[in-house]
Amino acid sequence: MTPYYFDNTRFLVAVDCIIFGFNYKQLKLLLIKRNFLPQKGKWSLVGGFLEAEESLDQAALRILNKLTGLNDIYLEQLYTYGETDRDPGERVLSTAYYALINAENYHLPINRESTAKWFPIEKIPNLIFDHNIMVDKAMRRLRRKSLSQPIGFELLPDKFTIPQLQKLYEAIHQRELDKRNLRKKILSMGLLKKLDEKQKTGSRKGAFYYRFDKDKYDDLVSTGFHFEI
Amino acid sequence: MTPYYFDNTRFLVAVDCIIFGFNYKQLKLLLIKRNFLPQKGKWSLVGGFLEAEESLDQAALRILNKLTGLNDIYLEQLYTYGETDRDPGERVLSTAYYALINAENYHLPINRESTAKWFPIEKIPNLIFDHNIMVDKAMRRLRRKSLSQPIGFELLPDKFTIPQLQKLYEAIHQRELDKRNLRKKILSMGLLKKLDEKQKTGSRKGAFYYRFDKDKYDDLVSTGFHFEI
DNA sequence: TTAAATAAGTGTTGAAAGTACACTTAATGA
DNA sequence: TCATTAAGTGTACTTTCAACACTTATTTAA
Repeated sequence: MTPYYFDNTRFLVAVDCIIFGFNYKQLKLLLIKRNFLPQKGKWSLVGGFLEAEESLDQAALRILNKLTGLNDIYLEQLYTYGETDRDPGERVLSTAYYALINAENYHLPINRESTAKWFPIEKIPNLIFDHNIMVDKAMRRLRRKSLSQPIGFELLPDKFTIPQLQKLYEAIHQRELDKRNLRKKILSMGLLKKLDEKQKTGSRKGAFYYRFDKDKYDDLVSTGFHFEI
Repeated sequence: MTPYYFDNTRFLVAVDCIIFGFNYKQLKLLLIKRNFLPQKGKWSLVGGFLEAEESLDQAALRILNKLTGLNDIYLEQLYTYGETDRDPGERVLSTAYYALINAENYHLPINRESTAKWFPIEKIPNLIFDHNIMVDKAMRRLRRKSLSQPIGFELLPDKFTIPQLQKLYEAIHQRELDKRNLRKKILSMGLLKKLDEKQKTGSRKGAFYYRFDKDKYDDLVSTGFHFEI
């Protein structure tokens, strides 16, 4: 490796993950109780340091995988926090990612090295450093993006009902939606395949399951279609 | 400084700037001919290394100021590029920012240490590393954001005419707009103050100047208003 | 002085999308 | 078989969007 730039300062780089989950009622965040200094014992986002031979995306995946054991997680870079004093221990840059864990994996066996817990998004505790700011930004990004991209489905299992989808959007946007209007809009895009199967818990009548048709979505996008809810 | 994290790898961090300008006809990007290795002689975004005692935002401002002499530039972080091999010289992370230079400052005396040139956005040359990818992302961000935030005004001088504003939006979105519909929409928000003065070049009749009312905008935003064009 | 040229400026109409709203249906279990 | 529960459905009104062509103010050249 040719040392073109050798006299420039080098920095510690962390990756922190805002992990969203959904239990069919509330939108939640997975936080851990920090078991090392500084600020040991406080709640924090899941994070870790970038290592020499991995990209930022790989680091975020590694960190998520270590905590949850999952590999196919929706993950998107959010922002990089570069204030000089954001970590009181030492200067550390942090690239934040947000992750969407689908509801099937909500009750996953969490890695036991750290104490992890799901918090409803309306009840996020005080977190270390600038982590509350990161959470706010992730929330806003999720709100905005859920309206113009089909990322909501990443929080639902493969098969889901329309009432579940509605609860999800209500949880993300924290307001009630009209079920007729939502159903009309989402079905009119033709991106949901109705299954023959009904969900039999939670109501007498039962609600039909649907599946998001990713292939059809990709087709439509390539012809200029724009998801909009 | 307490060395909590001293055995983690440290990284070079660059800041690269996608600088947009507008000459009342086309949207442009300011690029420089790189005068150092690697890839000396190729066109590149303006960039530099993050220094020990500055934040990422400060680094971006410093880099822009050095090139243009300007201080009050609209600047927004875009994305951080962290692939291990993105810089063939050595591993370098890069946080990209995009900047909007208002048309008054379009003909600024550019710093002479490097050769800088404005390129129309439809004619961006091959750039070093992943810089073309950064430009694409900045373009998409500018397109999206110009529709939901009043950032277009950052590319115009303090006083501007409606036809100029229209040309700007047409340049950003690369399609023609209906002047009656645009005028109706923008004026209906009540955010433009009409001045008594007319622009006398460019047409016989002359077009009235307007000014964006930032105070009014901030007021409206605090009452839930959402800019939309 | 008058006429030609130029870009600025203005309203309306029809189509589409958004929003508000209440009853019927399928299934279970008491 | 009746009561209960949540799922599922349609319509009318309002607002927004999109398409479209003529008039006006001013300059310059005949």
